Amino acid sequence: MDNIEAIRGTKDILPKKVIYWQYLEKTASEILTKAAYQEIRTPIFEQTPLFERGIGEATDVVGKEMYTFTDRGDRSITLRPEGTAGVVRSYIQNKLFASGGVERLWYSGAMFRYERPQAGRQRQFHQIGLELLGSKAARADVEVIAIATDILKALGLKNLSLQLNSVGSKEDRQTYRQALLDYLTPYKDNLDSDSQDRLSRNPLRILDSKDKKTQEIAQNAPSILDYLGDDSRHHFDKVCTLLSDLSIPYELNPRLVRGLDYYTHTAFEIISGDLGAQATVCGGGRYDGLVSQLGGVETPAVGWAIGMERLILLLEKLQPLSPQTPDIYFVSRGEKAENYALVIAQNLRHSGYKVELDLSGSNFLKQFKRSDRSGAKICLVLGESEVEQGMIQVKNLENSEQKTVSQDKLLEILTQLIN
RNA sequence: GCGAGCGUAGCCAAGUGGUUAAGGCGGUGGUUUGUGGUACCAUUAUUCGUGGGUUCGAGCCCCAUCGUUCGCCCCA
Repeated sequence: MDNIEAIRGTKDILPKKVIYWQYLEKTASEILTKAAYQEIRTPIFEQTPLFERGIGEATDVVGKEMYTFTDRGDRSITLRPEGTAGVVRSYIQNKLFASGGVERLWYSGAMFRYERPQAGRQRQFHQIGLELLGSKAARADVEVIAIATDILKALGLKNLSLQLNSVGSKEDRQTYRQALLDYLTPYKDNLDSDSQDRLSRNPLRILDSKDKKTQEIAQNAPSILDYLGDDSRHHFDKVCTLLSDLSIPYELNPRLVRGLDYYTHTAFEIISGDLGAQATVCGGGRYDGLVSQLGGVETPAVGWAIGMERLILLLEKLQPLSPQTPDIYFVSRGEKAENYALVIAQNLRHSGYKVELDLSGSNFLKQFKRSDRSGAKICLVLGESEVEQGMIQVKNLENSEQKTVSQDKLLEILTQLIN
């Protein structure tokens, strides 16, 4: 009989790795909180049309990557492939706009996409994301980008680059799309086959094709930045200026195209030079049309998401984090002593110590070996004789000093030894 | 969904058709039955991801399947 294993593209995050996750979550939530963002938790599954309408039916994410199933009530349900649609749905449903001003929200959690797993890409993966709803100011775009760079900096990451583009308004994109088609169509036969398909479906994507020939052709293609209307142009210029004011370096990348339909104007990615092909660590942008598209009142918004697995790959290369060790390792032998040790351990925990109780029942030698391996500073020893005399032995594992003390004095002695 | 590589113990691995599957780390037991970190000894895979096939004989060759890695696609 074969053992049951985790589903393809999913991973257990074992205790050794969890430390990195906790570190990342703590760092991010502190920075988000400082910027007045509040955490929101939305369901992991939603009605399928939310994503179809929100992300766009023509996108790959919706077209071929969603975990969609019919539930027992015959409803079409989808495991969320990204976080924004759910947050926006919640924003509309709970009338969060009623508070008048802007709404600053962040989330973290599992997302699901049916893709071929590879380094930095799983079927169940995790994102930390942020959404700023209700402001169309360029300052909002920059605030959001600055928070992302702050988080990455606080984590100590290097070799990152912020790629910046504007995909303009819907109208801008229409005119640009036509201009691009006019340019590319004569070269149609020289494009790679994927790009030929995209000519009709999504010509903007051709720009970041990895095919050599296509790249050469795309080299001289018109740039979207030349097709921005006055408002879009002005907005984008301001974003650039403000980023410079904050000394946040960026690279203009007119070929940066985001794969989800809801993006407008500012689009950005933060990519790492230390990952493989899946190098985008953070991606986001403005999505002014999404709230109304999902049935809310016209609300401008910006946001991003960070791929946590990818970040953790980078963190692991930086500094190794070691797991928590107990302050005290508790050795006991003999039934009375064992039972009483449980009581003392509980009291010590209530007093704030991290206590690991040896439950093996094996001889002292083995228990001491384990105490050494546990990484604890102090070893407590309780045996038959100590129980009878109301005493306990306190051993300092760092210098091997050991003394027998009265159980009433234990806390006192421990405060002297620890810290 | 497509292309390529890989899959031997908890981990790192040697082994490329011929009797019993190197070694290291780790684990467990002991030397040391109330005292750790060292040392020494012993032990730790009836079996090479799984299922078929070729062969007198397969971890090694072939096919399928699953998993994994890299690339494409796509995205965080």
